[in-house]
Amino acid sequence: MGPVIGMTPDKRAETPGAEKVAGLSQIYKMGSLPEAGDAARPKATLVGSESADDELTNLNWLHESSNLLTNLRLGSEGLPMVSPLYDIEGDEMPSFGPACYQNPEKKSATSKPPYSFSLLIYMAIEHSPNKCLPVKEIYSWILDRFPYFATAPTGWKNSVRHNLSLNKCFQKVERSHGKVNGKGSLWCVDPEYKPNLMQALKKQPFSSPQSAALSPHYLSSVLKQRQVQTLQESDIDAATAMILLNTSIEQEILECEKPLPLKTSLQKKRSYGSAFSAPSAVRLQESQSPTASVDPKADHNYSANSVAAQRCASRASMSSLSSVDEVYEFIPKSSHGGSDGSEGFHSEEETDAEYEEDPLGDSGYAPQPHGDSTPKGQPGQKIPKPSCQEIDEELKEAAGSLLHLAGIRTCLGSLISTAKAQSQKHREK
DNA sequence: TTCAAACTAAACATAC
DNA sequence: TGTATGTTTAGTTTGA
Repeated sequence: MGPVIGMTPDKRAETPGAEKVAGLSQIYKMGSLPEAGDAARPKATLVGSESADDELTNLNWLHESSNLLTNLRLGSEGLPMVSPLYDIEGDEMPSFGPACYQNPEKKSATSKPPYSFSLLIYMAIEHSPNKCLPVKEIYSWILDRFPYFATAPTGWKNSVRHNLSLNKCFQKVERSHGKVNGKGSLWCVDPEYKPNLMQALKKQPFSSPQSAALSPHYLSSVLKQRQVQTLQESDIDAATAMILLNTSIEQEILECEKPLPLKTSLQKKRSYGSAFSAPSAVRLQESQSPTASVDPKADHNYSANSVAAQRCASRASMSSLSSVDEVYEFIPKSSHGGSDGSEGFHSEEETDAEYEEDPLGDSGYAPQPHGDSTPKGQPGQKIPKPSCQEIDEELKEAAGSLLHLAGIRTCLGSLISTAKAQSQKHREK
């Protein structure tokens, strides 16, 4: 067994525990997690006009769930807020992300990030709207997030390229012919390996305990609290409520927590491991869960177990397509060898077009004057407005997640109705 | 001590 | 021609 993937050994001892604690408390302070307060509320007697059924039909909970999701969403990317991806969207969480990493102890400028190059690349690519980046933009992202590399020997760029070439997780996308800025290719994350990357990322020192707070366990507890409140406001007896909870929420969410096979994808394409083949274990799980189609974005939904996230997110049909999936047809690298150079993904033009026709840099591709690659979440720096596409995608994701929650809630609602009816009959007897 | 993962350096080829 | 990019090989470091 090798070291923990993606963690540079020299940084393990530097995990800022205090920041973790701060981060955890920050999460609980975040915006609206009304459930915490709700759960503490004394059991409410049923208000006539607000039966559980009625509540199911009003959309207030959607708003609450939206807030919850907003908080659970990890920036636009859904990765652990402790990862650099988290602060992509803003600098409102100074305790997290690179800011956290760079922060009080001022370690980051002189210390290596606690992420392997694979994870850095992964995060950089995931950060991009189209989930594809040229190597130059990957450099920029890493530089923006980790100033350490600004002063580090240039060998790290070589390492990045080395990783891109050798790591199966990354797929090269040939640009369309005849376009400007045609130097180099775009690099994407192989959706097949995203769960593994996510798991590797989850193992990073900064991914805990915050990510735990965003895990399906945490989501489960939050949802459960919410449902407890609902049940408390109904006239269902406690025993029935418990049964309902156990049979609906718990089952629904805990199913999402089956762990990934430990074998990760961060094995090398060639010299990094001859025994490597496509992650059959992951495929097996996918095959066992027909709905668990690869959903790159959904991988992040709960920032925890990636397969779990996939499963959860797979139910959120609206969020089931990432921009990558929409634009590219993935061809496993093992099928390479085509002399036509059409390896990896097959672009359907949108990506290149968007890349090159995006002078504002909304796509994240537009070269930025140096220093240039504008760090969206860098403290003290202006945050560019998200593009319509970004907003649209985020809305889609949010909608998908809400649909998922709606499904749970609807299911619970019907269960409540059934239980109430039975309870009523029982009383009549 | 062994092994595998990750890192680093370097050489080389290719495209712009 | 110089630079950026991509591939490959080899060696080193590190932790389990």
